[in-house]
Amino acid sequence: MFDGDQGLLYYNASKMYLFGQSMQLKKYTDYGLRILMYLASFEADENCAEPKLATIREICDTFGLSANHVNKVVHHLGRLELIETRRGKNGGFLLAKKPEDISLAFVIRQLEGDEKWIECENPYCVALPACELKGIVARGKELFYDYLSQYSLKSLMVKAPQLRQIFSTAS
Amino acid sequence: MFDGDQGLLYYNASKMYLFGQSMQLKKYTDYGLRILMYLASFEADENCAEPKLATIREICDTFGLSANHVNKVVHHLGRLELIETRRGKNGGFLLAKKPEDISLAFVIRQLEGDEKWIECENPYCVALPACELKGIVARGKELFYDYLSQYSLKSLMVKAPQLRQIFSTAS
DNA sequence: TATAAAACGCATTATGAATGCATGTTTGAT
DNA sequence: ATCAAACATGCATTCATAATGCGTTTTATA
Ligand code: SF4
Ligand code: SF4
Repeated sequence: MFDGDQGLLYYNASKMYLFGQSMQLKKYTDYGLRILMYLASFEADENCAEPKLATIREICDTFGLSANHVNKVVHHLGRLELIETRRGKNGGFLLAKKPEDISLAFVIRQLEGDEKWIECENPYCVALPACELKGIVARGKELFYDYLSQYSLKSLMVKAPQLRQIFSTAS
Repeated sequence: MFDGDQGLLYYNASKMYLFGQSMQLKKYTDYGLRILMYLASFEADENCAEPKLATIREICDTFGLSANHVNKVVHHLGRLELIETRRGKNGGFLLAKKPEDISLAFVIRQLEGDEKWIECENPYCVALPACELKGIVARGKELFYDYLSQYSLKSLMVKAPQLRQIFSTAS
């Protein structure tokens, strides 16, 4: 009998055909958000006359990530003008905007990419001319982003001190 | 300069590092919906004293899909008790419920799998204890499904005659 | 000038969806 | 009884792409 469990296609007691991860944000996107949170948490610090620059190495040490992947995300964030990057010795990067001006919807849409959540044309689906589904899903996607647009990087800073402590103690 | 285009990480004129497909529903899920639409479109037909059974071969011919993948989806739909499958000669499958009783939210959630849209624990993210993001994304996901729950398979049948014609003429 | 940092490009790996294939099982028709 | 047509099952393989790794180049500063 079907037990309603998720992620389980075949029920055959011993041998279970396990299912994938459903739709999910890319790590790439989450890494970008972590970087922004990292920067914001320290900026929210007391009197920062000199906002210390963060470096890729720092991020990687803190979160245990691959330097190269982070490298790309940082570069991307820089091109989006969400952070300012500085090359050369003592370089690094810092927020280019105030946290309240960095919309989560924008960040996620940009880092994740903005493709349709359902692909109808490659390969071509014969139902396309009379299909209501694609429109429904597309509107659902937009609702998701509309919801996200209520939040900003500042919304992620409600526990800024705790975050700052975690970040500074994590190896 | 950053041109705001999607899917384009490196702008370097000639050599562009192209980006993936963002978050997307699996083909598996869409195939399931196509199958349901196929069944519903013919059920919506005139006086069907005998609701003709559809077969996997039929679906594959119509949509140009792999028999094996469809096989699995049909099986899954059967276990979800959305369709009734009949083995043996002259077998096939048909809707087990009325289209208006088949919620798109349910179908998509089940076929797609119901994992979190953001993975925080594997590997473990140090920010987790103080992170607001995961909750925001989780609520966004639920909003998406809440929205989908407004619709049923019947909602996809507003152009049933056109669908039926497409399906019966598509090789 | 040496060094530390990001920028850039490309190669490789890891993961999982998508697909292929072979066999088993059920059921109606002959 | 037998056959053939359909779904059920299990596993192997392919393919796409995210994720990662590595090396070089550029920039800035001490
Ligand atoms: S069924 Fe509708 S949504 Fe799915 S691929 Fe075909 S046209 Fe697109
Ligand atoms: S940053 Fe927040 S959402 Fe992203 S992985 Fe860490 S805990 Fe989860």
